[in-house]
Amino acid sequence: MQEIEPTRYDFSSAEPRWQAEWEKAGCFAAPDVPTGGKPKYYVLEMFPYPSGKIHMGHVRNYTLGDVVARYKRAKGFDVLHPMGWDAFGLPAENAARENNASPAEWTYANIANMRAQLKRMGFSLDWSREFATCDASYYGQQQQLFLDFWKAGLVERRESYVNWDPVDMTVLANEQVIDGRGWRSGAVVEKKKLSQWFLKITDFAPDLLDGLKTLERWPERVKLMQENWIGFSQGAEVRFDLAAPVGGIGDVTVYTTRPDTLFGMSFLAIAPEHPVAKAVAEGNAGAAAFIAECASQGTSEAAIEAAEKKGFDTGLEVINPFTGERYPVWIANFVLMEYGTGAIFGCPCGDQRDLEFARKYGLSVPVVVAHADDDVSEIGAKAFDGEGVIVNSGFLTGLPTGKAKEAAIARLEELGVGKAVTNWRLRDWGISRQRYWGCPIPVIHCEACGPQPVPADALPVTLPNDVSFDKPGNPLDHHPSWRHVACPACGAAARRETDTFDTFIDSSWYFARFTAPQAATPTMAAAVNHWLPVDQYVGGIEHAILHLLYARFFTRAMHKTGHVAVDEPFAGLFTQGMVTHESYKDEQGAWLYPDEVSKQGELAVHRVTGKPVSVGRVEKMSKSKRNTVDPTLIIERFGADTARWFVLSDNPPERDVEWTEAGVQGSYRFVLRLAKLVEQIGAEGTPEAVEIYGSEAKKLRQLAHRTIAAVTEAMESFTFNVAVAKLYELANAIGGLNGEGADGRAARFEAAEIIAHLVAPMMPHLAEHLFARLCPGAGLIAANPWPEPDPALLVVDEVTMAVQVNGKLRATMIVPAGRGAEANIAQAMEAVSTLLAGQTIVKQIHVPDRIVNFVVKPS
RNA sequence: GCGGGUGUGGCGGAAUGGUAGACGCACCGGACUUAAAAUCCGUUGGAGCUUUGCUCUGUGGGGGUUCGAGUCCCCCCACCCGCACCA
Repeated sequence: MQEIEPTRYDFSSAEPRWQAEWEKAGCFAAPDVPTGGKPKYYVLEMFPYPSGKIHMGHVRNYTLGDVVARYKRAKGFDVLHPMGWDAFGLPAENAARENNASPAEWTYANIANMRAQLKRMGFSLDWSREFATCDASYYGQQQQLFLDFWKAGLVERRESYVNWDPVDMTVLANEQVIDGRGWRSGAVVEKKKLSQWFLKITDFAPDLLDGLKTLERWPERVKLMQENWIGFSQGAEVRFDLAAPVGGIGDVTVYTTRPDTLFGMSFLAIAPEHPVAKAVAEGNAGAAAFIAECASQGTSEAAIEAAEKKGFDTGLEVINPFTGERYPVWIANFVLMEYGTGAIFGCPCGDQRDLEFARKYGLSVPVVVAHADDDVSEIGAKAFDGEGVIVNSGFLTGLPTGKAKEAAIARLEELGVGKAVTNWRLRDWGISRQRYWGCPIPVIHCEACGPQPVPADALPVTLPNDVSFDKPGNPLDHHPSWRHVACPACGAAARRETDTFDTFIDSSWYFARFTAPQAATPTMAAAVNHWLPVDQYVGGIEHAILHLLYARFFTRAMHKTGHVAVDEPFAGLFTQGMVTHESYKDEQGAWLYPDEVSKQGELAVHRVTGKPVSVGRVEKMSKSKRNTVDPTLIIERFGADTARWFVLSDNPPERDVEWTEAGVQGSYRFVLRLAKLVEQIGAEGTPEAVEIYGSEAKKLRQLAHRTIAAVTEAMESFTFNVAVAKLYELANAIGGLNGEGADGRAARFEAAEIIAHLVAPMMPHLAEHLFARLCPGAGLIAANPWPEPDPALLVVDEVTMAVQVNGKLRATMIVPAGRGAEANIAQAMEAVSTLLAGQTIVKQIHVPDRIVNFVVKPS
């Protein structure tokens, strides 16, 4: 007969049981407007894109947030912890094209699947607030926000460049441009100008920069990245007259941060899209060809900057207002039309990029800046862009660079050819997307009246479901009836805007909507102003700039239009590292999921076809590269608590982690070991009160209370891996104490109860199981307060001190804590007496409770 | 290219300028078992030696500050993230 282990913890029945108990007790539901008077705490993780399955990145992200939410709840806060879906985006359209699926059906099916998986993880979420950004009840309110922004002057329509695939007749995302070609058609991508909607984020540039200073609980590096992105710079605009006008243009204005180096000019360079470049191209086939070549570079800044620096000499010349000399005008592929004025003056001695350009095309390299101490008269392979003294520069010669800037600007203004200018790298936010699966832009174009807002009573403008992806381009353009509508102003036949919003808009205000997801307006004042800002936001570092900056901007715009009362949406931010994994491609170069791949030693083959698979590098898990791992298998085999414990224990949360299955077994062993340990202790019954503890029992009590302090500290500082280590130590110590006396039993019981509380944020199901065994009738641990350490038990009475000679460890000694220098030095001297023999002590260093160091030399 | 980060045993990592390697994984040894699994106990950075222990060495590389550096400063290398239409 098979023997059954009676004490083995069965997660597969326990976890759903406790999830049901929490739901029954309503532990995690928060009201829109709480009245209990408790302090509020809003915990939010970046909501997921419903790709269909949760992956380890989600498990990590939501476990981190859940630890905070459960901990804060135990610390007596009203916690808001919602969940929803960032549900618009390209993958649904791709799925529609590939599998002939409806984007809406595909998306909602994915959501249903992922919701079940998240619920199985036991997160303390308030599911009553759930929404998807593709719900008309959400994006309709978003359309309302857009119209309010428009009224407030934050919306503009203007032209900008996109990646155009001339074969598929469609706009491509940067990630769809591979080596300058369309991912599907393989056609060379062109830059094309389209009329698009923009949000005027630059109106808030100074405020977005200043606001960073108030974000004390944001990582410094994220603030620094945002600061650089906003890119405040002070410089000058300088007008250069053309020696001969071209196409009716008589001058070119450049933006420069280095007006002090104007005497070091070697050439003037303009962007390929610059009006002068276009004028030149009219009568110059070479110029036209060069501009066309640049147009195939793609629109991304990375592509432009990483491309080989190339130029085309237009044959035009400009006159430098300071030197009176003539300089050649080049069209250069690294000059950006979007930044500054789309034209620069090249000063090779002070700018590395200019220097490389000058060397490549044999242009002059005048030296105008010298290091403070020595005067360098020749420039080698490196430009000098630091502070120095201006040389060979007429009236600026001899001035330090800072003063020279001021003097140069003053002279430019005097001559009427330039002025000081503040410039921002930040550009306005282009929000038009020529795509179907997004929020329709609520605008009607009328030939007579121009673009008109959709009237409030006609909102939401909903996406039609009966669309076809047979033809290339945006299905909204091909829909037989959707776009035909009467002009709200004059009633004439007009057409709907068929572009949809950038999906970054969807994620720019969802945190506000969560506070009152049913409200008939975008936000409800009492709720949104109670809960915002989010106290702890948790998400990937890959969102450090765009998503977080857009959300900060949106909050300001919503403040301006009366929808919220704050400017900063996220008071605290934690950026977790990414989960990485090997990536796989088949012979055709298509990405494969890890579970499609079978590895036999070094060789990898396709599980079904048996064809060879190339193993790529370890990189960020992403749906586009399909190198994701399905955590449901882990949950089935080991349970949610094991999965949660593992993602917390293996790595500091801010660091990247490579997912491997090794170690999960270890976490599972700990779950079983803890359950067994507490089972034994519970079986001993509630211990009697004890007055005097023996030294072993006292040591365990001290460790247990030190562990409370250490785990509490780890909770506050997001070092959950350290908390895990401390809990292992405590569990080992409880198991190690085999004292049979009443004091031993009492200490063990107390420590077991403490450990149940301390693991609760991380392994909530097991914690309930342990707590119910130890303290039946005390309710759910999810509804119990966090333990407080007894200060008397935190006092340390003995310490181990290091004894060093000349900084090298030679001995250790156990001494009473807090003992003075004299006694410690005397004992240390004794401990290393043989090493001190024949030496003269030059210096003694005593650090209380830590170290004694003798600095010696031979006598 | 520009901006931001990371680098410590076989692996993940710990360490207010003060005993580097806590804790976990893996490995090895032992106990239990007819056997295996599970469980429990113990060892483990490297090199060397006269091996109950001792010495040297060691935190990506090279310099520096300090009585003392994984930690602070300078230079370099490798890898990762972002770069505005992936989310």
